[in-house]
Amino acid sequence: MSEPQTAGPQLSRGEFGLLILGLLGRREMYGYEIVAELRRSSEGAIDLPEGTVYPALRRLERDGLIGGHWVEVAGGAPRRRYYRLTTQGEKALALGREDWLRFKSAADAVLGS
Amino acid sequence: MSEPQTAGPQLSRGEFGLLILGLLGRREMYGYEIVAELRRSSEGAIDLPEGTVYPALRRLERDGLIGGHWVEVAGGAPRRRYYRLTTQGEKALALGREDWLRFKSAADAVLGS
DNA sequence: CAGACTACCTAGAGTCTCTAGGTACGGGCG
DNA sequence: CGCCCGTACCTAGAGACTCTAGGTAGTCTG
Repeated sequence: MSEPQTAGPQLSRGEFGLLILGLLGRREMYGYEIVAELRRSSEGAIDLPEGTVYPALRRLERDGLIGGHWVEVAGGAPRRRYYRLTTQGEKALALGREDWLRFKSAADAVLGS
Repeated sequence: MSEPQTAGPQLSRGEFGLLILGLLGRREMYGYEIVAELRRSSEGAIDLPEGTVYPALRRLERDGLIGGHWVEVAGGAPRRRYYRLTTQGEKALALGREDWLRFKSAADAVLGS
């Protein structure tokens, strides 16, 4: 699976992963923040539970698309694991955006919206 | 699932089911035809294997969203199972379209496209 | 006769999402 | 003080879906 065209998994496989990459394309963020930011910047339409986001972050890191590092926070607050896109992650985001655009107009064509 | 808002599964769960409902909203179709029509009307962007479509049809029928009936074809050709939307399926399609529109603009907001 | 095409089907592996918790610390409130 | 809320991380397990890789069966074509 490497051809960016019609073959392979069809989006909706790792779609939320793409959304996370999209956020991290803006700036470094940590998991808990991603949950809130996803909700905020989608105006509540996307509200992923932590149990979805944390495993997704681990997968993305395992696959080399993002890199994480721990940051201690003053005042005894819980430490945060900040993530940023790797070079590979930036490529994946660019490809993912294309896939998304393709899928979007395809679905619109099918759904007639 | 009943609240049309933020709760519950986030689309991308049963997304292809929605696409199938979208096709069947136009006219009656059978499985093999759906595979081809999905490919055609999405201009190749969506190309689901039969192993995805047939189980999806069974689920949709099991859940009462579509109804199927066998049609014999002249000339010894394989019989076809035609499906159409039930009343419940039409409702689900309408709700699904709304979900899709919401998800689409949310994802666009996140991805910046 | 081999191969392609129509049409249906399944089992099993793999992946993802979500529920439902748990850990730990600090602050506010009665 | 006890309790709950908020921050921030985590996991196990169930459930759902997608895909691969087949299989069946008949027809048609070279």
